[in-house]
Amino acid sequence: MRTKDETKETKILDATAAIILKDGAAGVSTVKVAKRVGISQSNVYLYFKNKDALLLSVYHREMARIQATGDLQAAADESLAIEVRLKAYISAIYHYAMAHPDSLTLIQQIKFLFGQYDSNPFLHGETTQNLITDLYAQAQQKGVLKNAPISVLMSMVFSVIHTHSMNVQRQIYAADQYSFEEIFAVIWQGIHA
Amino acid sequence: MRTKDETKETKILDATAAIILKDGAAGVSTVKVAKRVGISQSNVYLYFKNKDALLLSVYHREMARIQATGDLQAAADESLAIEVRLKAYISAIYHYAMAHPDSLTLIQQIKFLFGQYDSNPFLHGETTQNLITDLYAQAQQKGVLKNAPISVLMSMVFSVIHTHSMNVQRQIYAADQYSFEEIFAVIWQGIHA
Amino acid sequence: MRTKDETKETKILDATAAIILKDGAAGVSTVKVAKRVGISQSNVYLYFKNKDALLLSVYHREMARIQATGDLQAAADESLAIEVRLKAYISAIYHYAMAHPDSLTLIQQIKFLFGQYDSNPFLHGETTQNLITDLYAQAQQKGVLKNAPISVLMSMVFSVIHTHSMNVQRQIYAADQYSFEEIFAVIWQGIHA
Amino acid sequence: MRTKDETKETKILDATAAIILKDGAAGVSTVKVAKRVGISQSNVYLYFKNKDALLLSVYHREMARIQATGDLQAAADESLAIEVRLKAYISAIYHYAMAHPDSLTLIQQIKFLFGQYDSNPFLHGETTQNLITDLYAQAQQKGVLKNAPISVLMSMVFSVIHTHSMNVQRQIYAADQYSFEEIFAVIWQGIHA
DNA sequence: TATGAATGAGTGTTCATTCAT
DNA sequence: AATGAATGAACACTCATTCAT
Repeated sequence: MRTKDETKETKILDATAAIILKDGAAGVSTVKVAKRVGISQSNVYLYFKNKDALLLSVYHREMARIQATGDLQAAADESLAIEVRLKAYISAIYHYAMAHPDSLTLIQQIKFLFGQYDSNPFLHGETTQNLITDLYAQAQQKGVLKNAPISVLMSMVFSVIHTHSMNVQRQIYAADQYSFEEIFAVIWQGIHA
Repeated sequence: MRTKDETKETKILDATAAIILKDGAAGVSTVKVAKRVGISQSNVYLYFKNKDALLLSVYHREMARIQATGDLQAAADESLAIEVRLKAYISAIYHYAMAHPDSLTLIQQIKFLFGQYDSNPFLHGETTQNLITDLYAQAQQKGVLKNAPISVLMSMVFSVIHTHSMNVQRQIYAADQYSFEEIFAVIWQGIHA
Repeated sequence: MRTKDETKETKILDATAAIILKDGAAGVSTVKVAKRVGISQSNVYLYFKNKDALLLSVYHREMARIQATGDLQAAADESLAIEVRLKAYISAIYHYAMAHPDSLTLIQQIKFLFGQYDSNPFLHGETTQNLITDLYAQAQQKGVLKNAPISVLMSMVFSVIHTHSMNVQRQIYAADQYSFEEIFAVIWQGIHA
Repeated sequence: MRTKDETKETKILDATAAIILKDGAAGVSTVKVAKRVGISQSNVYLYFKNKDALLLSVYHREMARIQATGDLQAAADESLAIEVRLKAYISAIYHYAMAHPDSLTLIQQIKFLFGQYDSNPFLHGETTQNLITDLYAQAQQKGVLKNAPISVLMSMVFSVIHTHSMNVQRQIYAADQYSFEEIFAVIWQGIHA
C-alpha cells in the first residue's frame, strides 16, 4: 500500500475539515487547502478528482468515523431487543458527538453546501445507513416509535444532539450542566410511541 | 411614491431567494441575481449596500413574514396560560411552514452561510425573538418544559417542522399522510416535562 | 449672479480638495465628492462638465488664490528693481505656503495626475504665469540669475518651499525652528548668479 | 537583446514601468499590464501578491538601480572628505538621471501614488538611504551644508536634477545647452553653507 | 436646479482546473 | 508523485456618465 500517499491524503482531508470549521464549507478552496498542507495546489488533484470529490471525501470520512464507534455495534446486534438497540444507537451518537462535536458540524456543512436535497444528515452512508434506517423502520413497525416520518425522527435526533454538543463546545454551558439522561429524555419521549 | 423602487427591491429579493433555493446561499452571486431580475449587475448595489446586506435582507424578510402570521399573536397574549401560548406558537410555526416550506429553508441557508455560530435558526428577530425565548424560558420555569437547554428545544422544534414540511414539498409523502397531531406529538412529548 | 449656485460650486470644490489631500488626486470620485457635500452624484455634473473639469477647477482655484496674495503684487511692480521683485515673489510664495501648505499639495497632486508633461507646478496660470516667467527671464538676462534653465529654477523654488511647509504642517519640526531667512538662503544662493 | 533572457517577472515590471510613464502611476491596472506583456490577467498574481506589491517592486527596482551606480560608491567611501563625498553623490545622481531620466519619474510617480506622506523621493532605500541621510547629516554637522532641514535640501537636489533631465529628454533644450557645472552650481550654492 | 435610477465598463482579486515537466 | 506555470471564468464592488423627471 502507498503509505506516503495515504499520509498526504489524510493531511489534505484534515486541512479541508479545518477550513470548513473555520470558514464554512463554501469557504473551502484548493488554494487554501494546499497552503495549509504545504503542498502545491495542483497536488491536490493527484488525490482528489476535483473539489467536490474532496468535500465528499471529508463527508464520508466523518460518516465512517461515526460508524466505527464501538458503541454503535450494539445497535446492529440483532439478537438484542429493538428498543435496546435503538437506545444504544442514540447513546452511541450522543457520546460520539460529545467527544467529537466538529464531526457533526462537518457533516452538516457539507450536506448544506451540496443542496438541501436530503434533509437528513445521517443518511447516505450506504451500507451502514440502511442498517440505521432499518432499525428505525423495524422499531416503528413494532410500535416502539411514534407514527411519524422516519426522516423527521432521525433529523430530530441529530438536531438535539448536535445543538447540545455545540453548546458545550462553545462553552455556552458546562458539559456537566445537563446529564445524558436529561438530553436523552427529550429525544426518547419525542420519538417513543 | 417609491412604488417603483419597492417593486425593484422586491424583485431583487425574490430573485435572491429563488437562487438560494436552487443553488444554496453560497451559490448566490450578484451577476445571477441581476440576470434573473433583468437588470444590470451594478443596479443591485443601488438597492443593497453589498451582498451580505442583500442576503440579510432576504433573511429578515422571511423572519418578518413568519412573525406576521396571525396565529403567532396568540403566543404573545400574556393573558393566556403558558402552555396554551406555547402550543399556539408551535402550531403557528407548523402551519406557516406547511404553507411556505421555502421560508424555513431560506432562513436556514442564510444562517449557515454566515457561520454556524448560532445554531438556532429562529433566533435574531430582535423584538419577536426575545418574546419567543421568553416564552420558552417562562415555560421552563413553570415546569411546563423539560430541564434541557432552551436552544436545544428550539432547534428541535425547528428541525422537526422543517424536515416534515420539506418532505411534503418534495412529495416524499402526501401532506395528509401525517396529521398535525402526529407531528405535534413528537415535538410536544419531546419538550414537555 | 447665482449666489446659491456659487455656494454649491464652492462646496463641491472644497470637498474635492479635501479628498485629494486625504486620498490623493487619483482617489477622487464623483461619488465621494457628492457624499461629502451631501448632494446627489449627478448634481456634480450640473456644475462641472466632467471629473477632469472638476479637478482642473480645484487646480485653477488654488493658482488664483496664490496670485491673489497681496504680497505678490510687488513682484509685478515694474518700477522696482528686478532683484527686489524676484525676492518679493519668493517671499510671497513662501509666506503663502506657510499659511496654506495644502494649496501647493493640491497643485502638485493634480499636476501629477494629469501626467508629468510639465514638470513645473507653477506654470499654466496663463496671464499671471507669463508674468512670473517673464520675471525670471528678465532677471536672467540682467545677470541676476544663474545661467540655468528657468523651469529648473522655478521647480527648485517650489520644491524647497513646499517641502519645508509640509514638514512644518506635519510637525516634523516646529515652524520657528528655521527662519524665513534660512530657507530663503537655500533658494537665493541656488538661483542667484 | 535581453528579450529571451528576461524572466516573466522582469517583463511584468517593465510593462508596469512603461504604463506609469505613459499614464501615470494611477493609470496602472493589472489588465493593462497583462495585455502589454501578453499574458492573462491572473498570471500577474503569480508573480506579485497584489497591485501594490507590483508597484512597490518597480519602485525598489529603480532605487536599486540608482544605488548600483558605480559612481555612488565614492559617496560611501568614508576615507574621503565629506565635501568630496557629497559632491560625488550629487554627481552620481546627476549622471544617472541624465542616462535614465525615467528612473526618477518612476520613483516620483509611485511615491506620490502611495500618499504624499514622505515628500522626499530619495528616501526609503533602507540601508542605502540611511547612508545618504547620514552623509547629509554629517556634512551639516561639519558646517559644509547650510542650516536647513535635510529633507528640504534632499528634495531640492532631486527636484533640480529631475527637472533638468526631463527637459533634456523632452528636448526642451539640447543636452549640451547646459553643462553639468552649471546645473551643479545651482545645487551646490543652494545647499553649501 | 436637483435628483434617483440606471448602466456598461472597469477595478483588483480568487478560483478550479489543466498541463508540461 | 509532485510541482510551477498558466489561464479563463468568475467574483464583489466602484465609477463616470446619462437621462427622465
